[in-house]
Amino acid sequence: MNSIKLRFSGEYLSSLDAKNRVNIPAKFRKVLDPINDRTFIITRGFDRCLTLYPIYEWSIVEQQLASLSSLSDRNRKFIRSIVRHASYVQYDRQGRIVIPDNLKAYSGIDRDVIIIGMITKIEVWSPNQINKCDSEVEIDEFNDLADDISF
Amino acid sequence: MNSIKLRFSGEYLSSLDAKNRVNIPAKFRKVLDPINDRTFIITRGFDRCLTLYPIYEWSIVEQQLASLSSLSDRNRKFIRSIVRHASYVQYDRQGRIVIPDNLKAYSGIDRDVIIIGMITKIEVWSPNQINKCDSEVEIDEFNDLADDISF
DNA sequence: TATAATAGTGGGTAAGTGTGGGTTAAATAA
DNA sequence: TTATTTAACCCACACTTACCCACTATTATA
Repeated sequence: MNSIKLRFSGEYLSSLDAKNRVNIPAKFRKVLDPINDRTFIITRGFDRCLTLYPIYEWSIVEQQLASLSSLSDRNRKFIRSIVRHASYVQYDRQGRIVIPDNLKAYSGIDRDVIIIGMITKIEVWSPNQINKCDSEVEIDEFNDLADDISF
Repeated sequence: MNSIKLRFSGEYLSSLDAKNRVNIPAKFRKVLDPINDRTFIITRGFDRCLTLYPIYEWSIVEQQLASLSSLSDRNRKFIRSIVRHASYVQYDRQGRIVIPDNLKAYSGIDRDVIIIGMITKIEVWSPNQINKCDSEVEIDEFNDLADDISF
């Protein structure tokens, strides 16, 4: 059985409930390799959003971080800034995870969220923040990138 | 039997039904490699249409996108702008896929559609949009392309 | 042209998904 | 220890989606 591996993609509207839970879209759950045991690392995104890494993907990130020399001041700060805010979350039998308070605050999420599949990881946005981020995009900005990729 | 691989070509008129389903023309289904498991990625076209990639074709695009470093602000935005609007669709036993609401809106599709084979992928247009696009084509526009392609 | 086979369309049903909330277990503090 | 709070787990309902059956239309074949 050599089937093609599916990844995270697409966009979903959802919202936190009274217990700060969000639903992980079923399509994402289906694509998630069982090796991850329904578990993600949730952490600050590089943008003002939250990023969910399947734990296997996170192990690769950790490996790369570990390869950076701790002699460099910049490296230490970089590593710290990432790992500090990372925590494990496992989704329940209904497919929901709990968003930790500090990350909720960081991302500016109130109730509504936009969930975006980003191939190997998942992003969770507040609608306000992603609109702000979108509006910064210049139309021609990607031309040279697009030239490198064969669509 | 090692014959030459057939690709998508030709044009078909069709329409969405009450459940937003469209029929994938039988000729396209026959040409689709079984490795794709009856599955496409449906996403925004570069024009105001929808593009269907067989998942194998799309996996190549994804691989290239995944190779871009997420540390770059521009890369992240680029990846996001693409995969955000992409989702998996598998056609049912009658050969139909469901068009997601957001993509239906983007393409301006109401009921009638025009389906066009584009060699490795498939485009789905609203009749209005494709007429508009056609009328913008200048006759001489393709002259310099002739240098690149040997007919 | 008649007949069979394939393709396309409509719609009903059952399974899957998302959401709210309740109950139990665990952790923390008095 | 006991009281109080917090978090994990599970149940139940409403809704959506995928799947299947049946009918019609079209194409191919004799």
